[in-house]
Amino acid sequence: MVSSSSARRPKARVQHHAAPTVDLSAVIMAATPDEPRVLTVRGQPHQLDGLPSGPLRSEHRTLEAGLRTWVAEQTQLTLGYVEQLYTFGDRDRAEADIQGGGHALSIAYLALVREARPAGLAHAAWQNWYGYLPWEDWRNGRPKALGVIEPALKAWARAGGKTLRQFREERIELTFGFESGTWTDERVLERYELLYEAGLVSEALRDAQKPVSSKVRLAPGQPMALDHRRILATAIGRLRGKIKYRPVIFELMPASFTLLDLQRTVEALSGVRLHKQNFRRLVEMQGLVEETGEITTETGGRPARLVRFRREVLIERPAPGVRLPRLR
Amino acid sequence: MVSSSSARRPKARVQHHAAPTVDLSAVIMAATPDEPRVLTVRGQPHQLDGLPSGPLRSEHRTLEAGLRTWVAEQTQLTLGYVEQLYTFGDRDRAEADIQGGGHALSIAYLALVREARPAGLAHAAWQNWYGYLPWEDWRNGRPKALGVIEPALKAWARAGGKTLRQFREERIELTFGFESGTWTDERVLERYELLYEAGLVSEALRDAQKPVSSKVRLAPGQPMALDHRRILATAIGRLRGKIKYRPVIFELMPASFTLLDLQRTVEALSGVRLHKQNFRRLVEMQGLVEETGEITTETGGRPARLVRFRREVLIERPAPGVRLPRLR
DNA sequence: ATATGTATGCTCATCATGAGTATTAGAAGA
DNA sequence: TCTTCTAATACTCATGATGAGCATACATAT
Repeated sequence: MVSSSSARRPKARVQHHAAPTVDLSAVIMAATPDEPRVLTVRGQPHQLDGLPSGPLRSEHRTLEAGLRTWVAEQTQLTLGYVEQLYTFGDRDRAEADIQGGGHALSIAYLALVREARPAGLAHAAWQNWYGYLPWEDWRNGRPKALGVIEPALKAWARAGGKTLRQFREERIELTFGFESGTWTDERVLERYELLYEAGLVSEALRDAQKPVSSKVRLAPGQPMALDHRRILATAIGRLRGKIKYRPVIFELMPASFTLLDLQRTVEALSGVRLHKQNFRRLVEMQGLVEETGEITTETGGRPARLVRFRREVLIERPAPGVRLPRLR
Repeated sequence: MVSSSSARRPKARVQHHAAPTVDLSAVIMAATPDEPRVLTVRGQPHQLDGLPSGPLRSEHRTLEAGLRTWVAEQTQLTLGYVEQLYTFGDRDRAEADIQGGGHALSIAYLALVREARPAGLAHAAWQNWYGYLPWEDWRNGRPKALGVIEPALKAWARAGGKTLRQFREERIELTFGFESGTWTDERVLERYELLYEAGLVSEALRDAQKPVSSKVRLAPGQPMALDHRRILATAIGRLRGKIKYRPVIFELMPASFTLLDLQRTVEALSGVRLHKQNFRRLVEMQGLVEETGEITTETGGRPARLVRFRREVLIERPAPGVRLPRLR
């Protein structure tokens, strides 16, 4: 468009033009009733886990096609549900080893699959999300990681001046809800970013090129390569939000399952416990599933019906959660 | 990550490496009670309107900062609310005149501003959205554009074989709701993409390098440069979705306004009419506004109270529209 | 004074949601 | 066989949120 008017821009003269590199990264998720998983590969840099990814190539017709190609090649997985997540490109994150200091763009995608053993590249494996973000799992009560996080964040807030302090405190309260006790499961990225800014995750110190201080000892959660933990946080937040208004969980479920399986899986993803009876009512009212006619006794107690997803709902439900009082 | 294992990829040998170009584009929106607007610039290519945009430069610390810099330079506007929308990069859309057929990436952002006269670059001006997407405005009844679209889409569906036909018909029904009469205001992008695939918008013919056929005569809505109409559709869909659970409308409103102003503005954006009393109840119940104490007689009928946005709600409302029956 | 065109107040039936209580059906152990 | 466990299912109930309207209050134009 207008960009050709470079005559007006003195700085443009520099012409470093360190062309940005563009990577496609995939957050591939799967889940069992008790564990949400993400597929990671172990790479050279510091032996940290990372996400499957590869550079965008001109052969790729579309970005998504390029991503699928990379994933198929690296893990032998054929992705079903895929959606674009976000494009990351901050210069000073991700310890980019770009020559001229150009941008290292990373276009991240979220993919949901029914778990299968990954092949292709040797070092790919499924990992529990919460190994990277332990404070996100409230299924068994308040995560212990918060025992470290809460005081550290509060100290960080106090370290600023009056205005800054109040600003930080509000932000901490909004994302972690220490005082009010309100935990909003979707704010995963906001929480991670806050921890990053407060220097409480090791990536922050790495990017700032500070020596590994004593703080790092306390840093909760396993770090990941580059800014992959941030990407993971983005993906989890997006997924947690989405299961509330779109039947995406079914992309993760086997062909048939019990209602408790379904509930446990949702709990694993959202990191909170749900009210059983009401969960079932919700699922049945919305017509999300139908009985297969079979029954399983493997649940421990009274045998449970097996159900399957009703594909029709994808066509049915018109507007999910409209909040506007429409006319007519 | 794994991408360094290029030994396994024979194709990589080609090394065309036609480095992708990366543009930052902005969909800058404003609104009055009767018209939703977008800021466009008129460019050389075929004299079509386009979005303000510029190439990512290595000086830009973050992508968003780069975008703000471009917009400030091109339009003299200082953006407030900004969020990343989507990254577009299909090779065959947007008549990219890239040398080696590399990707022309475009990282699109949505920005909301209170309308002000743009300056800087000469040709920037505010335009009514619906000039580009006339079928999206149902405020005064069924848009006339659908008179052309409905039969054309149905003919397109019939043109396929049995399976394809049914698939297309379902998709048409889901997005346009001709039979059921259910219009989902947020599906803006899906509708545009459907029209594109059906060859009913002129960009489709341009990208396919087909001569301007008779169909184009019928093509509803003014076209835009490159794939900017698609980006606009994405932005509108996102905004329509967002106003339902985040108080973003206030980014577009003046300091004080009447409840009817607010309602009309929301209607302008969402393209549908709302129930007045219930709209007010919703707004007041949620504590979104507070009275300024002033009254205006400029409304025509009974004088209206002037209200302003209550900034506190940004901190208050914890979870917007949670749909899961949480425990405790 | 009357007609018009909002702005605001209130009512009401219906539906969705949060929290429980009660009952039922297999499996494993006493 | 009789308990005891562990779930699966069935229902209840109070509260809130929503969709649709009716009625009344204030201005300006005729």
